[in-house]
Amino acid sequence: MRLRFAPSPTGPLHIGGARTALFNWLYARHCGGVFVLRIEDTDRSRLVPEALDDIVSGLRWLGIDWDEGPDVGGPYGPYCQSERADLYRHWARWLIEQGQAYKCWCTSERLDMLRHVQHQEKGKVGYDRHCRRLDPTQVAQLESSGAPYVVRFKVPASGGTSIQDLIRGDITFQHEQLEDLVLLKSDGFPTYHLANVVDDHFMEITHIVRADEWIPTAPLHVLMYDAFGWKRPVYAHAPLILNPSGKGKLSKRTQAFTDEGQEVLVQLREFRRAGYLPEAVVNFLANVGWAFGDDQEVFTMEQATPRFELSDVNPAPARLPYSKLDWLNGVYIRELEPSRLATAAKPFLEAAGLPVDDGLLLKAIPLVRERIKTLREAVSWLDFLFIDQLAYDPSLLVENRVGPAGSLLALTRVREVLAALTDFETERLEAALRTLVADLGVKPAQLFGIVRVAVSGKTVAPPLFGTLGALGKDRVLARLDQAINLLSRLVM
RNA sequence: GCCCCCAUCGUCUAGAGGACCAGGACAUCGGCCUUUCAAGCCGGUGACAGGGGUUCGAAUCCCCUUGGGGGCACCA
Repeated sequence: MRLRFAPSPTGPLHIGGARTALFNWLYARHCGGVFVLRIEDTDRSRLVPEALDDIVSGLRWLGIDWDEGPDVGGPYGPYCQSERADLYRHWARWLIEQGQAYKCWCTSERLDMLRHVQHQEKGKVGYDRHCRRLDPTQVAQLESSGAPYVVRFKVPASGGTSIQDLIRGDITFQHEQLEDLVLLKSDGFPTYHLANVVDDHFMEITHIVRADEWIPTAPLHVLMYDAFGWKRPVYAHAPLILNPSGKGKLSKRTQAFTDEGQEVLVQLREFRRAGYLPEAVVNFLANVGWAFGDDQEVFTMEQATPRFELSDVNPAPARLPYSKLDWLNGVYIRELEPSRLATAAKPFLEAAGLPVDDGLLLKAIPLVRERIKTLREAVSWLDFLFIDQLAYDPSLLVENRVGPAGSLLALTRVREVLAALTDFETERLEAALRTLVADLGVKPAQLFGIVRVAVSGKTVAPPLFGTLGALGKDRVLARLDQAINLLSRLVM
């Protein structure tokens, strides 16, 4: 078994592309087969130089590796189509010699006009096969004129073709509905159709797993294999990923946020930047269109590999359950060792402009590990640790029931109690403050709330005693002083 | 317009004729726990698009309707 993922480097890797790559990879590994990365860069006008790197690094990030590809080589190379141009030209010529393809001199103006007329007449649209009917003299004349031409495939006039699809069963098409598609463009480069078939044949690809949108051209591809006398591959057209609204395939910013408030991410790198872990993203993707079984939602790719069958893939198009990704990412974050989580979160804190202290971060990470769903969220939970001068609304220091004066008194007492402590260890801090709660006759939540604001500048923050311990005596006392200062001004 | 694909809770899915008055997960809503927020635990609401067949029996098979999606480029 040999499978391939064949992206076109026209932009950053789309999440749908990543899912297609994953299904290919999963099945290749399941079979103990070979997984190939091939770059379909035959469209020179849409080529984006940075795209290849984005695709390669994106797949690597997800944990998808390939046995053959542009960067690792292999016995069936080269793996970039732009380097195989001669091959396509050769086989296009061969098809013409066999009478299975023909040169077409129709201009794009004529084609546009044709489409326009067909559209108005509400009839069948498509090339009218004008050049297929040219007689030898006309062909000779046009050839000697040096006018640019394309090569088109001759679709059999009648009959039908079925393609074998592991996900949907056989799909049959009538030849009258098919078009004489372009094989070779006038710039001498092949179209997807030609390059794809030629490469898949010579790279001995046995299973083609690609998106649903390719179904309409699949019979044409199969007909080409037949024309070449090559063995047809087996297809598996994976379901499309839809926009959160369910309208149209997932595309850039039809909608910036889902109804539940998650950001609509489209490119794989956006998921990475948003602070999702690769294990979570890949697990998430595997759950769309496929199910692990046994009601199990959380699993590694190693666990999924023996169970993955293309015939089990659900053919229905789906939207991405972004809220489930948040949950799943939280699951993986909670499973991460504190040191590894600290390492993963650090770039996000630094990107927010915070001067990160590794020791302090490591102390604080266990406090937020079960509170964050993405690495990026670590920023809003921990920023106060790395800032010297806290800026917050002083009125937050006033506990409603306790009142301004009471709150000020409480803070003063807290300062005294903590200043007397030599050991700033979590249990000690808690014991000391709970004793103070009893002495002051307030509720724990009331006192702790005031201290929380004084120390973090926030009403929602990591657990208080651990935070005090992480911050250390000097910084805690300094913040209490600042709070007392602010509050006394407020009281007066 | 033509061709093709698809159709189970809000969402992702399990279900391949009887084990289904349809299971799980996320989300949501209650409750417990609790120093805030989470996490965790317990519980609730919630779906076979509609209509015809086939069959003793249909979410599962067939047909039609409806709805959604894809394609109809010298793009992939």
